[in-house]
Amino acid sequence: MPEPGSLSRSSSTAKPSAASTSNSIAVGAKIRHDIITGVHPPGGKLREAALAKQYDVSRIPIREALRSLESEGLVESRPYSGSMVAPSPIEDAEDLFEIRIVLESATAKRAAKRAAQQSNGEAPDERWRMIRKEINEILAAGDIVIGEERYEDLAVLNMRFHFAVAELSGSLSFVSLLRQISGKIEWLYSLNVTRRGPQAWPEHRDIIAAIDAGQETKAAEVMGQHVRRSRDSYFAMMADRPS
Amino acid sequence: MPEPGSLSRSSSTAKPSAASTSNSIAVGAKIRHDIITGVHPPGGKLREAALAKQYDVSRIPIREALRSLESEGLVESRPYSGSMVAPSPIEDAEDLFEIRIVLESATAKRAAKRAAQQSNGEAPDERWRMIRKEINEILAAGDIVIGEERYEDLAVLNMRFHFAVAELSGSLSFVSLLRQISGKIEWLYSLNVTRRGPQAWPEHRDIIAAIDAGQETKAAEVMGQHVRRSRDSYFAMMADRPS
DNA sequence: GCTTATTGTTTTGTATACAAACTTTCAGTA
DNA sequence: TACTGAAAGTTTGTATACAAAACAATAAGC
Repeated sequence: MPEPGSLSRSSSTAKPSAASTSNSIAVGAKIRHDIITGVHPPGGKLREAALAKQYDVSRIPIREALRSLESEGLVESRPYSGSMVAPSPIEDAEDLFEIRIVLESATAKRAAKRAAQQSNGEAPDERWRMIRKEINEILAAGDIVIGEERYEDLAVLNMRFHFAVAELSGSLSFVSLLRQISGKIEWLYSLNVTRRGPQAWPEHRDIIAAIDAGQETKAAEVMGQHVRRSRDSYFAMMADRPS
Repeated sequence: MPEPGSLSRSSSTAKPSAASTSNSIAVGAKIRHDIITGVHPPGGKLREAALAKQYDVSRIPIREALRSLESEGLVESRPYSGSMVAPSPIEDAEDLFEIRIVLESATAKRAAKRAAQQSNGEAPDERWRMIRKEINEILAAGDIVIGEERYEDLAVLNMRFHFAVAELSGSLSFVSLLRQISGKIEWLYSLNVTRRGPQAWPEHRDIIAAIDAGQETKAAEVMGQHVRRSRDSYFAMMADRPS
């Protein structure tokens, strides 16, 4: 018995979840991690009693975690029938990339718009400066992680970067919508991170440059290109490995 | 004491929720309805014990319902601190409309693309025909409802129409993403349905016409215009009533 | 042999009970 | 009077126990 819960470093993920219960959050993060890393295979049944024993909590936190994962699309449930791991995100890769293209182009555009407003001194937003600073740290951390080839951490940093851009947009709605699909995006990304990661990371600086310059259209375009390249890289990878 | 749960016809909503538990679904739908109709005012605290008594169930289904509503953005929670009704969607109206513009333009575009494939006889998709037929019924039902000025039902039909278009796109990811914000959209829509509803309904036929013709670009454009008009109508309404 | 009813088992759904954490209140002090 | 601090009270978080529904296996009937 592999004891799935015990082998996951709960600190490895940046916990983008906005759930509620203290323990449920931790358990949910563990199960999410174990789904993404394949400990719980796609289509596999998730019995509440078994999970409760594995993660050493009662069924209640397990249920809450499963509800949260269900809303992220990582788990599917039917009343009185139980939960199972969602089919591999490979199935809706095309859709997910298209959603990212339209959503994230919009966030980049809005972020650039706000940047322009900032430089006009219109609104000296402290929160904006904080997030903008955090992005620099994320980018620097990514450079290091790539040098050390710690790709699992790169996947997390990549997610954090895209969330940060969404936060720059100033729209909580966009952030929370992005969060809804972040589970599947990260799942998908982790399948190709060794190939795409090092190539993709420098592109993030181009996105930020356009945002900083306040060029709305260009920011949207660069972000769209970025996601499109991720998509193409993903499908190229799939073509190479038709496993 | 107004007994909030008892005055909601649970059959009035088409239950777009994909939650799980039998009773939790019903309770969640009731609470959602009571939030949208203002029984639970924005910012109001939602105590689990009180809700349990009001809706005559235990705290467990209440909790599950609150989690579901939280993921829809209708409720906000903090660990050990409780839940409250989210601030009125008025706050993020601009964002919600922008999200709808980019998302629903994409669904309309994809639906048109699939329609073109259908007419080429490429894939005789039975499910497509079923949804397409359902749309005709929705449109007809809307005409009747407008004639009778039953605007609450129109809000539901409007939501069903936009969901149906998303389903025509063939992408479950788009549908579930739309579902995530459907609560707030419906909430927002219900504030302006008497004004916008009758005006907006005929536009739906233009959208479907473009989709049926397989004109991707036009379908996206018409859908975008449709949502933009809703947005403008909404803000015009807000300007008239600065309550 | 195949379909269908029936019962037994398993699993989820819900209620109750208890533990943990936050909030508020109220002294006490500077 | 304003502020710090602790303790009571309230509310959420979790565990256990029981009820209801789905699933599976078996047997009866055609």
